[in-house]
Amino acid sequence: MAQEDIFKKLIAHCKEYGFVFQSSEIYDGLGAVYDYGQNGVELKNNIKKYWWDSMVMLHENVVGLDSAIFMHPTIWKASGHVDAFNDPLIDNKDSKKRYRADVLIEEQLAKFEEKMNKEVAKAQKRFGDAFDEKQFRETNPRVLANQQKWNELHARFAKALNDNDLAELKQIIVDQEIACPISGTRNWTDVRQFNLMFGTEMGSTADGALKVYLRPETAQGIFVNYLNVQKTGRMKIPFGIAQIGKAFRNEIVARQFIFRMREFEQMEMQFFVRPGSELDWFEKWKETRMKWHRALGFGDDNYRFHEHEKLAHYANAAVDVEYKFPFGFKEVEGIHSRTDFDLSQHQEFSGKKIQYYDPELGESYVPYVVETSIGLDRMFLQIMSASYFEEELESANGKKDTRVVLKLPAPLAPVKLAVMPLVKKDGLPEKAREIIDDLKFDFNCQYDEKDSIGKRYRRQDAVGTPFCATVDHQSLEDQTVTIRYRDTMKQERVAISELKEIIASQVNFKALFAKLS
RNA sequence: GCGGGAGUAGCUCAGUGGUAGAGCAUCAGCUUCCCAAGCUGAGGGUCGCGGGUUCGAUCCCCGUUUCCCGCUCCA
Repeated sequence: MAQEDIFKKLIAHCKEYGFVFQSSEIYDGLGAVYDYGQNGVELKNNIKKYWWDSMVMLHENVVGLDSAIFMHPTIWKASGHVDAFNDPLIDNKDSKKRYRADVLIEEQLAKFEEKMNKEVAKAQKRFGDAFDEKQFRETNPRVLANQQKWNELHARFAKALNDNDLAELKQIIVDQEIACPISGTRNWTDVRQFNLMFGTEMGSTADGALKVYLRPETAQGIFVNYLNVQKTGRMKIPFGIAQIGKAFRNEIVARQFIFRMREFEQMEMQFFVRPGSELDWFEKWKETRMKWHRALGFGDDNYRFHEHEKLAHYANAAVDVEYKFPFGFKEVEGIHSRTDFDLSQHQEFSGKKIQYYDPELGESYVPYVVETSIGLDRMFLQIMSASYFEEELESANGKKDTRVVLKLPAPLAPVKLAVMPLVKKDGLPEKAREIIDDLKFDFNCQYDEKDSIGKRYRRQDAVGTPFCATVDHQSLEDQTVTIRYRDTMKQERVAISELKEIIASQVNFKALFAKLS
């Protein structure tokens, strides 16, 4: 089957079995926003637990944090998000290319400068050593003409930018007869503002309100709490702060199901280190994180590192962990060496000293940061993609059959155990309930008595339940049940009293964590 | 944002200018079965939404919204 078809089936499966629903579906939906259903929320919580415990429980120098979504607006100025996430964009209707309007105008300004410089260069050649550039620039009519154009355009451009006047920006592009470099035409759309940050107002009165943003990343909540955690937790460098939380980006194009959403959840850990040691830690965390992914057992070859060639303004090293999705290798996690950019920026913008006194060195410094940042929703999709199988089966009488099975790692499965009476009479349902009542404090259990036993097994396969226990007449006599395994479909008869231990040995995270060290 | 495709029952999809059907699923009853498809019955849709053409629109036209694909964008 084509990979794309599998992806489509996976999306349908997510809906049909209560993993993922589109937001506000009965109102036609809301673009690129999704809700997690009764099984999805369980899986998601289990993924969080796997990540959180592997960070906070297994590393004594990593602690947790849960910072608010709303933060002081200046934080986003300090982080660079206000500038970098705020672009006036314009499209050329013929070439279908999109440009930043401000960049187009700046290029036009550069053209005038170029013309002036050419005149200067020509004159310099002609006059040689006697050439007085300052005088030339002040007197040459061609240079003066261009300089005046430059001045006029620059003044107009600066005013438009300051006033955030998009119509004026468009008018400038029209007036300057700026053409698309690809199509060569001047057939432009209007200039539109694309701000990747969602904004709202805090405070009840309009004039006294503070413009606040929904955070576009969770990292800043960690940076601005660096001092609080370091001091109250008596943390010594190197140490890390982990956080799971929602982030929001008003994506221009948000697609591929839950791969790129407007509201999404991140699991981030910022690790603070001594300057100069950041690249060693970067390598160490690369390795640690890759192990974490591979421990799930979806095939080592399905993961790879993708080194960033173009680094963001804050980073001196960056790598993605990519997984082979049905639509190709895609980023699941990013590991970045963020230098001291963020803490220094906050130090500058807040006016508070954000430093660490290193007793070994006997000096204070702004720590460097190595970040691991994983998209929880992407991780969810990755696990669903990797777990979804359509198996061809042949039964004893030669009948062909297919089953859809989610081979989720047992610790992550939404339901751990389904208990079902073989038939719904003769006291079998009561016995099944009895077993659940005993085990429900340990595992998420489900009871099912509807339809044939085979059908019930398949229903559990579809949501990834690793174990089914079936109560039959023999159970009443000798206190045993048949346990049926999801992946192999094998069955064996075990004592009811053994169930707890059999399941516990498979569904706890210990086996996974053992692969991490 | 541009271009293309799609939207009919929970799911997969038929269908017709005269107000809708199948299979599966769901529910109830029968059957009592260890790998989905045995029998009987029931519920469920203002055919994405809005407007237009028409005596009449699920069907034709326009707009809009959502999803998919390509481009674009992407800390």
